[in-house]
Amino acid sequence: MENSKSAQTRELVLQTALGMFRSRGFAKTTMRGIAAEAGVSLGSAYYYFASKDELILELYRESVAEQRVRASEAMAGVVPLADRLRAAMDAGIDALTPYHAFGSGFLGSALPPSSAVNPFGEASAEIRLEAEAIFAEAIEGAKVPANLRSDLPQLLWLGYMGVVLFWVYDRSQGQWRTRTLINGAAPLIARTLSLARLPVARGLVEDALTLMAKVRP
Amino acid sequence: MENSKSAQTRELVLQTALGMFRSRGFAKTTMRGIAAEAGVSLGSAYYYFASKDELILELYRESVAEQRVRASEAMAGVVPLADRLRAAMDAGIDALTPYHAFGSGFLGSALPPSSAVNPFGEASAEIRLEAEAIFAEAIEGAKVPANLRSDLPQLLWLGYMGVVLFWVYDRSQGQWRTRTLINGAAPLIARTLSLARLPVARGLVEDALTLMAKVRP
DNA sequence: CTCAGCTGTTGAACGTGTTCAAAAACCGTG
DNA sequence: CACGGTTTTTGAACACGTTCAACAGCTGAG
Repeated sequence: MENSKSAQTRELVLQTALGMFRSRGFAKTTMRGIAAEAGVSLGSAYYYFASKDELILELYRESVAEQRVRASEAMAGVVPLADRLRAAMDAGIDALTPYHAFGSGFLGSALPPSSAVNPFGEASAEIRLEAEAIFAEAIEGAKVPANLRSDLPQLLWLGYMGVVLFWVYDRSQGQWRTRTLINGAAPLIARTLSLARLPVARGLVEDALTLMAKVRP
Repeated sequence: MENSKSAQTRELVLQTALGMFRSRGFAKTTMRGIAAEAGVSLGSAYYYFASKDELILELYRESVAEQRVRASEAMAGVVPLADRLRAAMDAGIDALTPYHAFGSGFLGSALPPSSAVNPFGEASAEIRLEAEAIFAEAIEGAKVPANLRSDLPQLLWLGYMGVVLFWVYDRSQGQWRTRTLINGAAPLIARTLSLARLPVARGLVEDALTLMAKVRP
């Protein structure tokens, strides 16, 4: 970690911003407010972060890092695939929970392809790889069709993005619906993977993979 | 259709806006620009549309209506499920194509749950029902597991939303990747539905449906 | 030490979406 | 026509994200 004056200021602005996001929400937090609370000028905040969106990229980065740590811990010594998948997804939602109230607003900035922040885009490629690595770790040691092995982490991450989308819209107490979804989906995925190895499904899986390859940019 | 002076003005503003969205993109089109081009004052535009987002809701409405018409035409006399699904999805992308260039920007306004415009929300419930009806029509006459019948249109619509998301990010010439995806996904879905009727998969499907019910708001 | 160049900092200014109080146009009723 | 009430129109005003030219502070070569 850089320790220069500059890096300290950057960190101060960032942490002030994330704190205000948590307590006040994304939309209600203004760049002027962040700057004032951090004790710097508006222009200074923009010196370190080119846009309000870019602060989200940092949030995304931190949350994935936290997910990875939590997931590794939770998966240690756990063998059944369903449980490992559940651990990976729960860890992600755990890491995001402080932001649920404003997750709504963040989505609007995060998803447009134009935005530098969107999870499928260029700027977040590095973070996405780390997120996929979590799912790669989750399927380690699991019996998985050989032809699926390499694509599976990406597929699981994609599915997990769907879970996150669900979570963003989830208005239930403590987002228990999302937890229920994860609890149910994890074993379903595991069983679907078993099914995928059966002869009846092989052709289907084969074609799906071919399609994915054709369609990938 | 209302024909009063008021309704005419509303329509003028709306069509001016949609036209500018198509030619200039969503972000680059300003409310002031719309008002000026339509020959009304800024305040007047806001009298008819509470926000810029609300103009998107109208776009969404019009595009679904067009999708329905196109889909019905394309499905007339077509029997195989895969072909009917393809027609339904292609019709949707056809209707959206004029907006592809700005689809990116529109996504940011459309997806946040806070927005009145998000496709899963309250305000668009009516439109969503119409969209689901398209897929209900698509599976008419198809052999489908009985327990899936009622949920399937919604599931297909959800999958189609995924396709739209893909389309928004699709930078390929004329979005051929999206077309390839549809061409491949439609038969895959049909075959998966066949597979779902087999004993090996019945338990899986049963559990998935139970999970959906538990998790639905 | 000097001072040129780089790194950080500042707040004014711009264009935006949105709000609102006031004015204008319209309408039905006497 | 007159006039009260409603609908429609208007543009000024506000807060915001973002840009930018100017300024200050620092650092290292001479």
